[in-house]
Amino acid sequence: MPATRTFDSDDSDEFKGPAFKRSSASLKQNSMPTPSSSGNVQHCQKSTLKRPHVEDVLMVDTDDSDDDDKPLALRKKADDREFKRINAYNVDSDSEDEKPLSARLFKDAASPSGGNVSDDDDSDDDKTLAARFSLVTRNSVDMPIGPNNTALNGSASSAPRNSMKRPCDSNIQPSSALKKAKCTDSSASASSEDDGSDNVPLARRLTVGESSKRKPPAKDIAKKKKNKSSSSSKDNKKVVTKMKTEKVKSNSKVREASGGGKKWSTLEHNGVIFPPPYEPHGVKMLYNGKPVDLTPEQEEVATMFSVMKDTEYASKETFINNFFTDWSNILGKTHTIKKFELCDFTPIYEWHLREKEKKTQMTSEEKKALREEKMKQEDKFMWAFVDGVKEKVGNFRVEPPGLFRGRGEHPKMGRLKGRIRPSDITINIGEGAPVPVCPIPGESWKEVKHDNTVTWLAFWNDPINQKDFKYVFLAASSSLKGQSDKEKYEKARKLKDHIRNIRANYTKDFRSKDQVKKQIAVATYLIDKLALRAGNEKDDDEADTVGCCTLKVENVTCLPPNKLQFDFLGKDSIRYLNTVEIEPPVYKAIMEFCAGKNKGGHVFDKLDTTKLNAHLKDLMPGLTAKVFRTYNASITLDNILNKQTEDGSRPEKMNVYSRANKQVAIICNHQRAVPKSHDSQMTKLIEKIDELKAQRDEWKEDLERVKTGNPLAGDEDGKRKRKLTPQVLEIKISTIETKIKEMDITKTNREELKTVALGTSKINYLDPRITVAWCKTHEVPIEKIFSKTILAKFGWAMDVDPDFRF
DNA sequence: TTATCCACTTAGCATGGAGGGG
DNA sequence: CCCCTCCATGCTAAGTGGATAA
Repeated sequence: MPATRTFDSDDSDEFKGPAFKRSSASLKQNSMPTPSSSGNVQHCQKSTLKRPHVEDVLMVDTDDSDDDDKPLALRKKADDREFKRINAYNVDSDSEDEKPLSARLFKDAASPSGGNVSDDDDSDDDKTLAARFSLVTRNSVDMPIGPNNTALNGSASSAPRNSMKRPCDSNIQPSSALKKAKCTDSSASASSEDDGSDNVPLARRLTVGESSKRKPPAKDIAKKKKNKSSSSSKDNKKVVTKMKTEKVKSNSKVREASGGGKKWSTLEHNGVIFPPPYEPHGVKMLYNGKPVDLTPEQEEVATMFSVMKDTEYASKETFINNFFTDWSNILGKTHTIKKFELCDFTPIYEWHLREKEKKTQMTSEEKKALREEKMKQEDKFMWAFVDGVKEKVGNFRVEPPGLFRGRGEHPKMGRLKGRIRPSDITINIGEGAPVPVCPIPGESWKEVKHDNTVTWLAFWNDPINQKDFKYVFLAASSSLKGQSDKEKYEKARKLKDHIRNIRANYTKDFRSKDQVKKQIAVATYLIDKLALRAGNEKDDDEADTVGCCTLKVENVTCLPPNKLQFDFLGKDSIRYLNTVEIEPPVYKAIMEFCAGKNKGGHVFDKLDTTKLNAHLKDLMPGLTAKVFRTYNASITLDNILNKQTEDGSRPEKMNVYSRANKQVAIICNHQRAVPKSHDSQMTKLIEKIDELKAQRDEWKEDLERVKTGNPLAGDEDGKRKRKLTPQVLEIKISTIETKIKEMDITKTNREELKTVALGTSKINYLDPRITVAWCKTHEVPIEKIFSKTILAKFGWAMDVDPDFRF
């Protein structure tokens, strides 16, 4: 397959045409990129799938003293040049370009117009820019902490608490003891003292309460392999329970001593649930204009393709080629269908539309009944018992067959992802626990293991990439996950104590004679300042994306005197475009690294993630590249919340939170596609605002007239208005003004957030304790910030002390 | 060493149902 | 009350990074 062919809008037609003759209409091809001329073409294409974005950012450099905690990357709008370039990238879709709202947000400095809302801090930032280095410093210096002492607490904390306690509520018998332990502890205060590695009360608390597991940080050491046997006392739940309870107290110690990577003692679950078998619909597609017969298996794959008609994949050459290759295999050599161009999948597509319609036509009762039925069937798969505690299972449904939807320009997009059968699946379960019954009669599991050094309940090999695994894990709300989540944040907090040192260290090495050292220094600097990912090496059969260690010469442009422009596709083929001012020695080093290499060469040719991480580990135990992302994200949130929250209404406070959240999202480059309904939504909002303004003006005029004794102007239909007193009018006017203001804020926020994904950082990077503490201090109900599932996931963080600081 | 295996976290998108506005 | 957003949730791809094999 001609993977290299470029797609311009035309191509897409070419492909789709034949396949969907009848319904030409709907295909949307707009988003297809029109490549710009330069060498970046490929990038654009890729990125377009996902919608590129720009961010021009400016980074302020911090380095100076104090800022150790500061985030580094502040983004700013860049010069026009840059904008243009960007526009060129996305031609169609965004002509108007939204640019960086994101960027804008931060600093409006650059954007004259924009100023409306928010950003208080902008000013700071701006200056900074201007001033260049100082910003950071400033930030850190500025407001001292503030608010927290206010103590509060109360209400907020209690509510959430319960919800979280999963272990407590879980039924399973055990626990009263457990329960007690846990709940009790919870009252303890939190810790502000971080790390000490583990000594924290929190940690302790968790340990006790949560089921026993806690994985000792000390992994390694113990030669895992031994798993088998060990402690499985199992069997009788009661027994288990009892043991558990007893163990609890000493638990963590014991664990550490005894066995390194032990994750659980007893594990029970019911395995996985399979998607229903394929039900043929019998609708015949056309080949060369004539209906063709397909076996159910062949029809199934044809259907998979047909229903993707209105996605972008349907017009991608790679996708089509891969699909057709795999489908042809199923059709067999002798089948009439030989050429994709002669296939017309429309009848199947239309059948699919009808089915969809039927579904939406169902009454809510029918839907509900269906749902309940499903629930009933799935209920037993939803739960597992880990060390006697009932925990939710994450993905107990085996992935159904389908066509692979890789992101970006994935070389394997469109490949058939075949049906997974029991014989593909390995089950992991406590020794002595009943092995889940294979739900498909006559078949059996590939293997049943009893490995308590891992947390997965089952896995199979990914059919698209045999060497990859798909695991069934516990849900995020489980204590096993909660525990490791907490450890992740504790590690990031620990970095706080080392960061100054680390920065000093790499700064010194910018000029090292040792090239390896120098590259490590510069790479670390970028990871720290820009929150870049580590950048593991990738195979050719994956989308071509990069991270720090895999940056290519073509991804970095040196802009004298000391700015760098980064332009590359990162994880999920999301484009990272950012121009930053860096320290001169780094600038020099980068130029030097790039010298004499061709476009595709690695900037850091003497480096890979293993070496980098090995070095980091020397600076702080457990430190790896990704810790910097967590650290920078959380410290940024903590700083902004503490500096910028003022007394005010709840919505105002929440606004501070979301601005902070947004800044983190920008630092981490968490983007999303512009919601489909964005434009129409905006239009509506604007209309609404205009209406309100008109109303306000009318009232103002009325007020004037009433005051001066003039008669009111009549309504359109000639009726006279009821006469209002000036007081009433004034109230009305002020109410409507407020409303207008609110809507303006909504409008601005929505516009600025249309390409920013806030959820990712909230779920993965921001220490929930920061949020919880802030909510307690400022009397914002935690539910306003965390959804139900997130709340469940962060149960371990709910009882944090209001004075907690990251 | 480097390549591979393995385990687990992090990511954006589609969707469907709860809840808000007309 | 109904429609219609809009957001939470589910899904699964795509990263990171440790350990082991070659």
